[in-house]
Amino acid sequence: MKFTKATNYALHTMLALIDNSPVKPIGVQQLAEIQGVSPTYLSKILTRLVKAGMIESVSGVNGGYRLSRKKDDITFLDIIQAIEGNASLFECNFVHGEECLIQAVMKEAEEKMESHLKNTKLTDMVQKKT
Amino acid sequence: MKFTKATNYALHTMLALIDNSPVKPIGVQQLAEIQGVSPTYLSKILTRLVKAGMIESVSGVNGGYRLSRKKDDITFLDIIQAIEGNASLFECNFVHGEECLIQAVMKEAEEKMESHLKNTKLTDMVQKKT
DNA sequence: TCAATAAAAGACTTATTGTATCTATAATAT
DNA sequence: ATATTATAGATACAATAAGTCTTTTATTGA
Ligand code: SF4
Ligand code: SF4
Repeated sequence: MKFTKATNYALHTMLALIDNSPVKPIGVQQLAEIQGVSPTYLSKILTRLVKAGMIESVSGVNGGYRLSRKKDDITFLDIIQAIEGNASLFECNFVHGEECLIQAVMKEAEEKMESHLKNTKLTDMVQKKT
Repeated sequence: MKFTKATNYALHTMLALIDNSPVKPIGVQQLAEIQGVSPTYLSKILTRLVKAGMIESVSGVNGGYRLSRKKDDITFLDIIQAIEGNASLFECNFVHGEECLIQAVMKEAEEKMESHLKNTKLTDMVQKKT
């Protein structure tokens, strides 16, 4: 059980976008080069972030990507879920009634993780850097 | 990102074993039937639990599986890691120095989840049931 | 001792998902 | 108009998950 590489790329790209001007977009070309990944592949990942509403794209010459929301609104969880989806970590096939204990424990555990990811914003990192 | 079905089977099997007598083992046949999974496949999963030291197997007539440790020592995390391995949820390819912040956040999040799974024992569930 | 029983191990198949490329299309600045 | 850049879709390949089948090894009961 691991996060996919796509999530890795997404996180790093978002970090790069936060450092960048909120006005002038960066092209996928450049973003891909930094991470050593193919532009077309990264493009797909970025499209998902666009659909999740956290970045916006500009077509045509001098186009590219830039943040859409306020930086501080973007949490780790947002990014991860945009890529990984929001299916539950543990799901059983035969649901044995409402208060299944196995499920309860697993879901609680997942929520612990998610709550940490939700409370950490990308800007927290940038601030620490400076 | 999801836990595999194997983990699901392992959890349910362990729960069944806890309910059972600690002396007389249950055969994989029976355990598989309960969960609607093929005995050979479940057998593989159980072998991993044996190697992790939390159950023991008895060959031959009237053989099967039973708990090896004291019930109360077995945590959810033990079972999950026996099946899923203990690789980190997030790993980056190019390690940029010791105090990488992305990694730090992700690892902390994972630890939050694991700590919950480590502090919950399977017996907690049985007790609640009664 | 011997046959029945049951787990362990390994080779193998199939399905699903992750990772990536290529091509064609739509939008935009100059 | 043309060069530039994102978007969408088809496709290819690899890795992992999920499961089957067969053989081997260990144990018990008759
Ligand atoms: S016991 Fe809980 S986790 Fe297991 S199958 Fe039933 S509802 Fe699902
Ligand atoms: S910034 Fe951190 S997570 Fe990203 S590649 Fe460097 S070490 Fe890894």
